[in-house]
Formats: sequence, structure tokens, C-alpha cells
Amino acid sequence: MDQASFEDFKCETEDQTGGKIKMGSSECSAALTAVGDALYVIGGKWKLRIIIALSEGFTRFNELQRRVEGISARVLSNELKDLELNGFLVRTVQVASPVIVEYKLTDYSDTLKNVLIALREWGTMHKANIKKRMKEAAQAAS
Amino acid sequence: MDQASFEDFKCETEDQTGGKIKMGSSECSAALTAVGDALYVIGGKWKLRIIIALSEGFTRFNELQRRVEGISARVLSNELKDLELNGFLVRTVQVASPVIVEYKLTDYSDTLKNVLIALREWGTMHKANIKKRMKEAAQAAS
DNA sequence: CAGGATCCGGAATGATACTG
DNA sequence: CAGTATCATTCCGGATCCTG
Repeated sequence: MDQASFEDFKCETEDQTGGKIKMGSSECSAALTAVGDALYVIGGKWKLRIIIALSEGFTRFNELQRRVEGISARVLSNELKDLELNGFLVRTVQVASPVIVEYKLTDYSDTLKNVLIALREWGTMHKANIKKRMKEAAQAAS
Repeated sequence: MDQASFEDFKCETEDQTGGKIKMGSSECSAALTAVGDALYVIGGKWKLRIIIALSEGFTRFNELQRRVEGISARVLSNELKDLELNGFLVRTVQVASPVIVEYKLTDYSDTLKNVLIALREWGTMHKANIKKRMKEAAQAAS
């Protein structure tokens, strides 16, 4: 796959004559606003991690809290509400004793698949890269 | 493309006999930690937006600040330092009058291409979806 | 178990003014 | 132009306690 450059990500659009269209201050920022929109909803420290945990089959509150390392109960609670509002998950309460609350991803959250895959791959690559850099730095210091 | 589910994103690994491997508390979270690593570096409100602005050819400080709507000079300054530390960009100073400082993406930032594309697509899709939802809500209210 | 309510400290951010 | 310094503010998030 060509990872060569951002060429196809740039915002210059070509008109019919092949010339570049000038871009004013607020034009041509399709990518910028689209990514901004995405970040607004799924950005932040926890959202995606919670979704991943849910996709791994963890549905209960405390399960999720154990799974998403470092998150507090209150924050998890807030994030879950947010995710529900945005249609990523559904909260169901089973009246029993003790009460059972389950969070389940909706079909809509499946649309995030490509984002998750891309992030996972990049994260893996980046970590390996960091390790290599640190090794080289250690070499140079010796 | 199959957007069907997260199936291939789940963490159960099959062993040679085809059985599921149990996952302890800290095992099997490859996806979770990888995405966590990614978010740690490129997460936050601004990082990716700055990178996009840079990829669109805006290289000067004030250009970038105008481009990335809502960011303050101090925050932009800090983010740029961070991005430089992480190898996403290089800062060059041309001694002239006035001084010209340019920020340019490195080759390493090209590795983010797939992430950016996925996010842009999802953001576009999501926004359209929101509009549709709001329309329907307006309908129902009438 | 699944959270809500409250208190509180520190970190992030905005605004403004200033520098080379 | 390209930032830095300082102050005020806000707000995020942890800790703790409480409820159904």
C-alpha cells in the first residue's frame, strides 16, 4: 500500500481545466472539519477504549471499569451516557436481585471499525518504532 | 467492504486446536493497548488537526493558528513542540527580517495517512447521519 | 452491583501584555 | 512575525461517601 504522502489528502481541488482552485479562509477544509467532527464525538481519552472493551464482550459496569485501565467510576459513568446519547450503545436494565445492567454496542458503532483498525495498526507500529529509537539512543550513549 | 461487525477486532485468539484461549485480566488486550498507545500520541483536541493543516500546505505559525480554528497561540506552540518531539514535524528558522519559521511534516507523519482517511470518512458519514436524525426528530415533533 | 452527590486540588486553557 | 510570561479561570478528574 502506498503510504508515500498526504497527496490525496490535501485540499486543493482541481477544476475542469486542471487548474488549482484557490482556497479561501474557510473553504477547502473538508478534511479538517470532518476529522474535527469525528474527534468531537469519539475523541478524548476514553471513548474508543470503552468501545473496544465493549466489543470484546465486556458488558457490565464493573467489568468495563476493570478493563479500561485507569478510569474512575464517575468518568466511566459519564462516558457511557455520552456514548449512549450518540447512539453507540444501549443500556439495558434487568430487574433482578441484584440488578443487572448491561451495555451493548449498537450496529452504528460498527461503522467505527475502520477507524479502530487504522488506530490499532498505527499504535502497534508506533510502539515498535519507539522501542527501536530508544535502543539506538542507548547504543549511541555507550 | 464488510462493516458487519467487530468480529475480527475481538481479542479471542484461537489456539492450534481451534479452541478459544481464555483471557486473563491483562492478556489479550492487544487492541486496547495499541489504540491506547496511539491515542496517547495523537489523541487530544488538536494534534491531528494541526497535522492536517500542515499537510494542506500551511507552514507558518500564524497561518496554522488561523487555520486550526479556536486554538490559542500558547496551546498551538505547545502542541507543535510535542509534535516535533514525536517526530511528526521539523521546525526550521530562516534568519531574515522578519524571521521566518516554518513547520514541515516529516515522512513519519505520512504513516498516519490511513488513520486520517478513516477518521475523515467516518466524520463525514457521521455528520450526514446526525442531520438525518435531526430532520426526523423535527418531523416527529410536527 | 451500579452508580449518584459532593468536595477538592491540580492541570489545562483563555486573555492580555510583552519581547526579539 | 513568532512566540513567551503572567495571571485568572475553569474544569477535569480523583477520592470519598452514600443509595437502591
